[in-house]
Amino acid sequence: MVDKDDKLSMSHDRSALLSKLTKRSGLSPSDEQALLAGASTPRHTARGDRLIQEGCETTSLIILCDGMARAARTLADGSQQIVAIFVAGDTLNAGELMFPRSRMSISALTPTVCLPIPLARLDRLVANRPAIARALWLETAAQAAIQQEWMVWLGRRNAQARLAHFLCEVCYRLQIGAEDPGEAFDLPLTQHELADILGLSTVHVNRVLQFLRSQKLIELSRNRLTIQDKSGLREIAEFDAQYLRGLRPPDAGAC
Amino acid sequence: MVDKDDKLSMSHDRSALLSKLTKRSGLSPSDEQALLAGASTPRHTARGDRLIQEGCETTSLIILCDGMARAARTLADGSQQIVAIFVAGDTLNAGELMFPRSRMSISALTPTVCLPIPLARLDRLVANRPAIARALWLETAAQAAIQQEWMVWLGRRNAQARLAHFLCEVCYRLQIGAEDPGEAFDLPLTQHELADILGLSTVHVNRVLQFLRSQKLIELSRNRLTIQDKSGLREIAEFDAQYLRGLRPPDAGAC
DNA sequence: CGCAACATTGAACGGTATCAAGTATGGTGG
DNA sequence: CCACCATACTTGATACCGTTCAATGTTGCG
Repeated sequence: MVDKDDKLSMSHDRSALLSKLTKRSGLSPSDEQALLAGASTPRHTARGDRLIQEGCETTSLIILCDGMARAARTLADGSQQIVAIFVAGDTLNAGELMFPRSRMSISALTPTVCLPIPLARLDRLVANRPAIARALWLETAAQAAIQQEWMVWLGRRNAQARLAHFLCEVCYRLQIGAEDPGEAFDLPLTQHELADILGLSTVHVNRVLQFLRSQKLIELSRNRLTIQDKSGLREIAEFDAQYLRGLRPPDAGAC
Repeated sequence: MVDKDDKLSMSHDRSALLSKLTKRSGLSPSDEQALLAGASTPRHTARGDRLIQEGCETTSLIILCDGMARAARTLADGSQQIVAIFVAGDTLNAGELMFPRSRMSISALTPTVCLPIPLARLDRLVANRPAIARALWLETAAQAAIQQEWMVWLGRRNAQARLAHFLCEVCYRLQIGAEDPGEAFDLPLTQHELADILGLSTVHVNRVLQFLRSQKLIELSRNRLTIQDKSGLREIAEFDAQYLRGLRPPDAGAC
């Protein structure tokens, strides 16, 4: 029962699964091992698969080891608002752990690899290892910081600024973990999904995209985004990456 | 220097300051005492006073023991978006603690009593007392849950639904801590501030308020809000209080 | 090939912003 | 106690940003 017929040939080597999360939150190798030891079998999904279902009971912490995902809330009239985008290394539901059932649906935007850690084991880890508790708190806080930024542009900025800001943010977050600092990357979102993120109609997203293209700020086709003029894009977005970096290390003498 | 001319006559009795927070997060008396012991002198402010300044270094956790406060982000054009409302018992910056400097300004909506806990001492508490770490994480998660709800109505609902939902939320949160379950309470917000919360113009807030009044759903004058038809209001708000209650208790066997 | 999802375009409508008054309301100093 | 002022609230007219509806083009895939 070590590695049966998993999709990733190296999937029986679980040691690399948490590298991105570990790096970001400054977990020690020992804590990383403990997390891995508590985890269940990694799960591989295709694009579109449900990772977490709205209203379902929360049974595990789920770490997104590879791929991208989106969290959405659905309204009575059928429209939906995407409230978060996750990239490799993010936890999908650190904040949700505090609630008995999930308040949003999370689905895969690409093929993904997820690592679930059952609550019972996680609770023990959290109680015994302050660094893990802190890492989960940090994930929740990072999530909240991003959400605040989204609230600002949802409430106060026009369609161009919203789209530009979102593109800047995703670009930045994807480049944190990646080695390749190129200006082109995969953006596995349809215009319809972009609309659900930005609180706009699909039609208007299309027009705004064309405006950004006409200004030679971006290129986007076939889910491949190239940022041609990063500073120009950041200007109309009023993008300031402060909220994505600069997390405070724990006080040295505390432990 | 025990209680000089403090506004609250019982201010030298610090033991009650944390009661609301404690109750919500299920802290033990021992943890509560430890928190109190780590705290500095309580601070009393008037309406309008800055509690936290955007861009300032984060030096303390600040607990709002009494009163209400708002957190706002200001944009280049001078407009602002209020991203959070705090009521008695909330922590103002649990999530911000992870960042070296604050990303938002928080100011008092009423006279308030705040209890600051310097970071150095807090770090020690967090490292040694899992329940306190957990409580701060929970506060961050609760904040994030509320923000997600705000994102949904900012992105996808019209002005009436936004206002209605916000009123439902505030009403609910204020009644959690209060004994008096009446339908009338103080809402220390000007229409301008409401507009900054809802992402609307002041003028439009006024019109929507009048619409809600004309439907006999609410009464609002002189910062005093009465909800005349709670179920009617909740209906147009699509309000579901799930996200405000039902926080998961820590696993019993974990400690 | 043919279907389904996605992208693009145009025209008309509507919700909300903006501008510009005017009207309470409350606080202050004389 | 009143005159005055600042702030908050109210109201109407007009403009614009984004939505909606409808149609057409494009891409990918079984």
